[in-house]
Amino acid sequence: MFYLTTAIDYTNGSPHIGHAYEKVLADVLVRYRRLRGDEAYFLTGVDQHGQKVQQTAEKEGVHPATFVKRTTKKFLNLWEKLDVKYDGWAETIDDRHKACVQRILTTLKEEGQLHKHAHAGHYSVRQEQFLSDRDRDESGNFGPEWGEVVEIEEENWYFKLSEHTAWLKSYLESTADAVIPSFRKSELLNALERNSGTDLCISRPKERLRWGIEIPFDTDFVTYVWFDALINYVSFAGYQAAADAKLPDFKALWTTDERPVHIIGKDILVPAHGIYWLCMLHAMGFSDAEMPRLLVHGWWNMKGEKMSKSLGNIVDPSELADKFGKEAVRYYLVRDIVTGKDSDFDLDRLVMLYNTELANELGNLCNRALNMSQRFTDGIITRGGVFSDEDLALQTSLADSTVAYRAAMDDFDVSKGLEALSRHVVHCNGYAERMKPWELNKDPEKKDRLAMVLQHLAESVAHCAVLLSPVLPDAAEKLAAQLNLPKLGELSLADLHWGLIPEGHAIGKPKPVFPRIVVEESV
RNA sequence: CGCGGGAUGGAGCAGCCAGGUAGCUCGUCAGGCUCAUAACCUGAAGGUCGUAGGUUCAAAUCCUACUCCCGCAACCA
Repeated sequence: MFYLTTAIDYTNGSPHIGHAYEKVLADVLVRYRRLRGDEAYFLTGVDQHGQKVQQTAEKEGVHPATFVKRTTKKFLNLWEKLDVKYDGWAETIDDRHKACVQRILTTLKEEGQLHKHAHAGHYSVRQEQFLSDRDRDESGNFGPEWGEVVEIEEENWYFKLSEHTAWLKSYLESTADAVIPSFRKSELLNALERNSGTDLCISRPKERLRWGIEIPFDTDFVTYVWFDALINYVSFAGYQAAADAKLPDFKALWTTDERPVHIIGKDILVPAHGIYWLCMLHAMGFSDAEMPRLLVHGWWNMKGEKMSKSLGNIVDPSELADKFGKEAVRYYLVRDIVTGKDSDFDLDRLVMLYNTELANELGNLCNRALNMSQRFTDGIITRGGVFSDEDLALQTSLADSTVAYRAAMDDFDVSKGLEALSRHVVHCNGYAERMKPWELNKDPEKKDRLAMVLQHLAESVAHCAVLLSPVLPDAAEKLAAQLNLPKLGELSLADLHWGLIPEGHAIGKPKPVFPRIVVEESV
């Protein structure tokens, strides 16, 4: 079982392009694993507790629960619009999640992992944390990034993080795929050096914060939002859940032969996921072999001027999908960034990549191939004679591209996978150019040769439709429909062999699958 | 000494971890084709891989130093 989660988004504002990227990436990877024939489970959701939500709700004069419901809806709507199909939906206000958090807290306390003591110092309201002298700027003050800073003294519950950091260090050093890509791991190890020795404050007194999960053994406190949120990965996977909870079977999801993958942004690797979460799991008794893999993605950087070059200033992923279509948005978000690295968001490139790789290359290949089949062979696909060197070269190109695609996708490198696919499409267009089926059609002697060429083109389109389906499920379906092969969507990678189109098959009518995006230049 | 990312033909990037003919897309120029979504194909021009050292038979790739650029107000992947 391939269990994939994303970070759960904080319901304090509207979803932006970064949220969309992470979820689309996760969706693509899960669809790919299903295409591979694997069982997969995809969990995503929202993080709804904490001080910032409470504050924003107060500002707007509504109850946090009402406020959170409203913002949660925006996320749900976006995932529907972008075709992000998850199996489990995590909301941290869910009673089943609360129960799980409280059970874990209770167990940790019984095992002596928690302790209570008083701490006095500077506290950042915005970041919901105590500050140390390290957080001061050059002039000795706390910078504006901390927002309002107040001096307080209060008792709180602490998780004995320091007792797990030695283990964490050795775990990270001995596990190659603990953090992907690898350069992020060294970052984490560096941070670990600096942070070791301190425990994690996991409670907030109710007089300061009510919007959270009550500490079960000390009801004047609620749980710190990160301690609450991180647990979603196990709580919604059915960890210690009641039989009637309608949650998955935890043992089936959280396996050691295929460790879970958490997709997160680079900003929440340190310390939340890389340190807190792994140490929490360790404290809960998870073995090294049960530790999740952290797939850390980069950021889309926004360059104000660039955004508005010629297309208007759209950054809202929902508006983006309305204007350019979800296909273009999904394709761009996984095509123009190397998993792990940052990229600059650029609308011109979104349009360019859609128009060249999808409309001009793949879409047009499908269109010209089917159109010629309709006109020259009455829409019937047959194999004529023996393969020429060119035919064999095309088959080799397809095989090579498929291998490269698989290797890249297995490595979570969607961009590289799509590039491999694109290479074959380009080969096909060149093949068509060299074989000139429109001329073969003029010579009745060459009927067999014509059939063979058209068969190779149609067959290629069928393969491409399957390989493209994790990224663009709708487009893949349209391609399959035009090929009149509705069962194409049920194939797995193992079924991909030469001859997807049966001898004598009648294809459908061609219609552009990727209409070009036309932009009026009005600079 | 705040954190991180980056510097590769006109633009945007890959390659760097596991050194060995510098690759992709767009753009430009010249040709070709006409089945197709003003799409497709072929060819060409264009790079001392930020700078300076070092290691090596060999460095874009490893090591050292330096220069410059980007993100870090709010929101936040």
